[in-house]
Amino acid sequence: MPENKISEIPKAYDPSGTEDKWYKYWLDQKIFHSEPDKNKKPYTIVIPPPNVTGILTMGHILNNTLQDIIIRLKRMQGYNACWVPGTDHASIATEAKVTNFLKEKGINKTEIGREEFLKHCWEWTAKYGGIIIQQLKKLGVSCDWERERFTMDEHYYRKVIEAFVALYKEGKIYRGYRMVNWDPASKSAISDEEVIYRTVNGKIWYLKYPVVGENIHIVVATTRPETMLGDTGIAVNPKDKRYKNLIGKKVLLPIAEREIPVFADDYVDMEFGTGAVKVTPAHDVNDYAMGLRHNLQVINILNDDASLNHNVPEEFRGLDRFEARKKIIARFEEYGLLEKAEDYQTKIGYSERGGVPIEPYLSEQWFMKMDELAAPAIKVVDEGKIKFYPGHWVKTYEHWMSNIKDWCISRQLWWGHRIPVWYHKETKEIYCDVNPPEDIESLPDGEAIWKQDEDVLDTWASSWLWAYDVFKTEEEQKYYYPTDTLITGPDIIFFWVARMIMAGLHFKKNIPFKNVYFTSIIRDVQGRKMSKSLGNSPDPQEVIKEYGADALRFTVIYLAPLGQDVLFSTDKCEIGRNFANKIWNAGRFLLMNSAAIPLNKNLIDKHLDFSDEWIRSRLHHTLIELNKAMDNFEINNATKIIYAFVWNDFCDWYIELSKNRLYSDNTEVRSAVLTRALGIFENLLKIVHPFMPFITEELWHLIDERKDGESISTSEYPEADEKLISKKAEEEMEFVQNIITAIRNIRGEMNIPPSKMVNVFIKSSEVAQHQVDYIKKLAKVENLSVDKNLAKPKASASAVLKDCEIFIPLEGLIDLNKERERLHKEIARFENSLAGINKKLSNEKFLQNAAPEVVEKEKAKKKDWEENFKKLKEILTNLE
RNA sequence: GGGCUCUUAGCUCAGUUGGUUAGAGCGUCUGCUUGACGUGCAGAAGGUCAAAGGUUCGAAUCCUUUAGAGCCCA
Repeated sequence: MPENKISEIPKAYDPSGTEDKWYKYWLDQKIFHSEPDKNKKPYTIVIPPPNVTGILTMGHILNNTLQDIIIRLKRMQGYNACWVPGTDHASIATEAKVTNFLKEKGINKTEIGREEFLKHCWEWTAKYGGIIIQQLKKLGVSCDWERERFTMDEHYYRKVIEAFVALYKEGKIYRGYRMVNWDPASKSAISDEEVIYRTVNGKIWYLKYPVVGENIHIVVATTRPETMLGDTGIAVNPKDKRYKNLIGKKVLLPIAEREIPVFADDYVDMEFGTGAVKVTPAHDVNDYAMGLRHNLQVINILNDDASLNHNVPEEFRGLDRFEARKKIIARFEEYGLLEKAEDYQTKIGYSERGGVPIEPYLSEQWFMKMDELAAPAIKVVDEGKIKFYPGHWVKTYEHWMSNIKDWCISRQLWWGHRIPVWYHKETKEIYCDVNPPEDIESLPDGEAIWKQDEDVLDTWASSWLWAYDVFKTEEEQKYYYPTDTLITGPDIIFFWVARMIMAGLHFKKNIPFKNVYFTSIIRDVQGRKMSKSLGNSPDPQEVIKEYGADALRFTVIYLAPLGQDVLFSTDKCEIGRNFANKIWNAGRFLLMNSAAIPLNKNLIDKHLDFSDEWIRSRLHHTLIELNKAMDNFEINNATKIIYAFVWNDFCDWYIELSKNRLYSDNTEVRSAVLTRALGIFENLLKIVHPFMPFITEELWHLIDERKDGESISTSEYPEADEKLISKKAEEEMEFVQNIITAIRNIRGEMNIPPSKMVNVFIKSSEVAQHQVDYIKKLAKVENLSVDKNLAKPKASASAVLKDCEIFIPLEGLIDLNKERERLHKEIARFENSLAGINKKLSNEKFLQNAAPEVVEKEKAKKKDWEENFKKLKEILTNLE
């Protein structure tokens, strides 16, 4: 490396100068692009497509960083890595946004009609659709952008329609008049899974219904008094003595002035309320069932926006349901028919999208039969063909799958995949196919004789094909499918994961992915969910600007153990920033030296000592652990393994040790040591690269000459080699580390500043000269004497290690009381430990039952500790 | 009501199939212009592993119960 370049390396790493530069480079070199290649094994991930008009959240950061780590690792390990990105049209959410936008401009959706409205949707998509993708790129994700897909793309659209037609023809899709979950905000049906139940503090009202022909009332308790206008019966339990003689009689429904029957049904819970239940078949699932059993009239009192319709008295028509509630209560009070109102906690279903309470609503909808699709999907997870991480989600999955209900797939919306069904105007015949019927416009007046269904499909009924229809040709599907790993949030396990498994097995006769990793939820430091209204949701773009993408990536993963929530705050990114800076400075140190010391790859295995073997041993140890962690998707654990290797092993010890030889007189030694250190450092960069792609790419280019187009992203990942793990080197290193730490400990306790050198005596049989050199350097020792028959020098502080005693003469510096205190503490520690181990070893049953190697280990420990204990006591008694 | 998860240092978490002197990061305290890094270095303090009982020679780890926190489903 030329010297002028080194002076340019700043003391602190500045991500802003590198990130955009390398991202552009990667795109230019098409490093993320994958084509089928029979000579390479594929590794495939499909992105969980974010909403096309959404913006990047911390959840996306976590999710996409995880995917990127895995795909980058696999790419470096020689797989044909393919990560397919894309976005989802998000039917309800997008349509709501566009509708509101038009409304603000005074444009009414229904007035402009379907065609015109869809034009606005596409405009909206064009305008906001790229935002989240651009934001993702700032994170450094290595998606194959040439494969970017959208669920409304022509190809994908057609595939969704084909799937519908196929299922319809198999009889798995049917149309029915059912009670569905109605979202009055989007004026559409939604599926059971899109209803979120919340506990709400409300009221329960006790209403008096006069019995016809008698001077008494039946009191019913209800949380929804406004629905009484649609009541068509009163139900009581047949065993309920209170109401026995009222069964078969009629009550006069107040306000509506309608006579409705009192009947008996086992469904009624005698304990609840008054034991008498008002029955509204059109607006409650259970009431509907009772209505069918007892032949009750079904009176729908709601419009599609949940205002009251023409089936109620004039004064209530057009009122919103909650307005109507107030008015009904007022009227009951006025008539003296309100017995009481009590505070009441109740669970109310809200629309996941619209955010308003849903209404049970009778309407004609399309449904998908699920039982036959579910059965094989349960099996593949049960048999472990698809693995979940963490595994406990299997139970949730199986429970839901084995209680699965038919899926309401039609939505009363325009933005989405329009149901490919046409109804014949005259014959009422139903036609379902990918293309419209040929005689579609055969009437003489030009009006279509076939009318297409107005509804679109649930968004999930399109994204459930994502795992394979993102690949456009048979060939590609054969190569890339099944994909390898899906990384997504557990909140969409039913919506998406389960349904993709069903689709894959049904249409492709194969699982869609082998592993599913469920991410954690990002919360704030107080454990609250991130939300707009709380304002506790940091903008990832700002965080990246402040700390850098690498720092954000590393921090989020470092904080995210498998299966547990992440408590995040922006300032925690210091973890990642500091780590990046540490790596940067390690590189800076090596580069500064390379200005003065010539590198020579021929010397890479020359002038080796135990520290070299030790760091190599640590590297391969790290690789083995890292591979194990990654294989088990313990990605959080992987960051800790890497962190420890980089910071503790490489920086704190190896670099510090290397300084001795880097500043030695022997030029060949200097070259060998620096060349080797850079070699280890290059491996270190590769290990870190999937986690922190930018800084590692930058340093990788700085430490060596690279050819045009070369990237660390496509360099060879270091292979773990167990043979390079040296127990001997690790033991030797540990010995040296223990001595250094012991001396530092004494220095610290005795408040000896680093600037002050000390003399040290070691009572031991063997400390090699090169070890002595390291100890002197790292512990700031002036003279170090080693002698196995050493007598303790006067006024010295001491430490006892296995096979070794350390003395530091501190004439004039030592505070004997302080030293006594230190020794007492040490002695007490050993005393405690010895008491425990003696108890263990004097226990006959332990000696009999425990594994022999465990007993041996304990005995060895006891011997060491006893020796240390003895020496410490001696030192203490002779202290002067 | 059913299911799942969690409870270990002030905080956030590790702790493999039961056998350590129970670890890490952050925070705290002490010292430091150490020939990369104060976004740093060195050292230290801090825990009856939620509670009780059981199994075992031996439990943070396995079992039971209890208490608390969270999530999902009904």
